[in-house]
Amino acid sequence: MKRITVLLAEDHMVVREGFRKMLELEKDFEVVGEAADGRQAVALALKLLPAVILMDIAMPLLNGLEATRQIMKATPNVKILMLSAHSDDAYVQSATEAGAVGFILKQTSSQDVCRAILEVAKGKTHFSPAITRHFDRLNPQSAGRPGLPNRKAAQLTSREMEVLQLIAEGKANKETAAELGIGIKTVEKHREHLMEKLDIHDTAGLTRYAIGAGIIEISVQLTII
Amino acid sequence: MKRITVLLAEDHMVVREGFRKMLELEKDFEVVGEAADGRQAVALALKLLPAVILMDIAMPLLNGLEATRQIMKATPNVKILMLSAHSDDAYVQSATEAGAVGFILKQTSSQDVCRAILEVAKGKTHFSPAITRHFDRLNPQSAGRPGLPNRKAAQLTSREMEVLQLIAEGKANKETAAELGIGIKTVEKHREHLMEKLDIHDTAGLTRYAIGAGIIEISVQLTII
DNA sequence: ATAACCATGGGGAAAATACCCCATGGTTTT
DNA sequence: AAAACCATGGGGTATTTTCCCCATGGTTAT
Repeated sequence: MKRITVLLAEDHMVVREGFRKMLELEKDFEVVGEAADGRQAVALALKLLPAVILMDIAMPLLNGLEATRQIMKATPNVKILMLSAHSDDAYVQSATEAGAVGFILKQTSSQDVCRAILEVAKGKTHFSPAITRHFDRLNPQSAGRPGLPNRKAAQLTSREMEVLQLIAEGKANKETAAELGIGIKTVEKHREHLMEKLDIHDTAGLTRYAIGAGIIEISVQLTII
Repeated sequence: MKRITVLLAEDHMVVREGFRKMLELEKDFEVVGEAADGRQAVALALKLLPAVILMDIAMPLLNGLEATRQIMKATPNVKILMLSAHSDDAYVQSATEAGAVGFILKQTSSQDVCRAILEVAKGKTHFSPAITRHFDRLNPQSAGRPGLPNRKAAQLTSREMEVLQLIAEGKANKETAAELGIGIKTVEKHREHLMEKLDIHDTAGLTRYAIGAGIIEISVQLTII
């Protein structure tokens, strides 16, 4: 009996190591790789072809949702299990649309994480109880699968999303171009399209939009001295 | 030789379990308790009197900084090692003021986490290299010296705060100047000071900081498909 | 009271950005 | 097949931002 190959995509090393240790204590899993950002996740997914990818949503350079989209386009057989600190509606919806077959919260115990990985590896879907409960309440006719509240917003291309995330993370056009391996003028062009589509005309505005849309995450600062 | 008693305070169960497994692989540590929120952390700290508390900043009910304050007030002998995803100046400053003797980032490897716990248990301080590097840059005369970053960080004047808010709301210098009834050059000067104090060097970064610090709020927007 | 900060400004240079023009080859849709 | 979009680029310009120099008068702290 062969073990389930798993790729870990999560930007915090301690968390990643925790997952690795946890999975290696079980006989069913084999961690074949670790990615610290979305772009690494895409590259390693295509190179290693793991059975399951445990993918955090909030990651630098390329967020987990966009990484999922790109991976599913290239190798649709991989099962992607999203991991997030928050059960935000929009996240869950975007995740399923991007091709993820499961969504678990970081509040989940390691035992449940293992069970979730087993399930998605078998071709099933797995959503944290809190999530299915929430969506079943919103959309009872599709019990079992998360319902999709129909909201539509600006239709950005995959590349535009990618550029938007990098802009919102503070990358200048030059850095973004280097990161994506394209020319500065092309980045500028994507930026123009973003601004036109969103009717936002400055970098800070794009940043606010990206934060509001959940494309990047901001640490919430509770105490200001 | 007795082991170092550790209390884990971190709201994500998988992360907590990862830490526990990691620490239990070493001979030096004994995890005596786990807290899932700040209030639990305070209660367990007083009950268990651990040598070291590994405390996440972002926790429900009571954040790690406030929990640290309360614990230090009651039992000043415990060594609190803060853990955060971000090395925000204000966090580090607040943490040291609250009584924490160390601050590590979640990007840290588990090996380094162990080393940090050992150091603070011995009465030393420990800050992640990224943090000390940052504070050394702000405060060169203390470069190399171990210990607390002693620069007053992110102490913004009320005028600077005002300018920051307008910047974050998308106002250009010209508009900000008009809004405040002062000259553009003065706005630029405040902006310079903000950037120097926060070590952020672009408008989008200031915007992110303002959002993270709760200076402005972002309306949740539509899902991006 | 001397130092340190604070708010107010000017000048100027280098960089980055915003916004136009243009184009090519590929895919998708109608 | 034509239209529409997509990603990739070049050129140019006006504006803005970032970062350095400089200054003055007021408040606050040691």
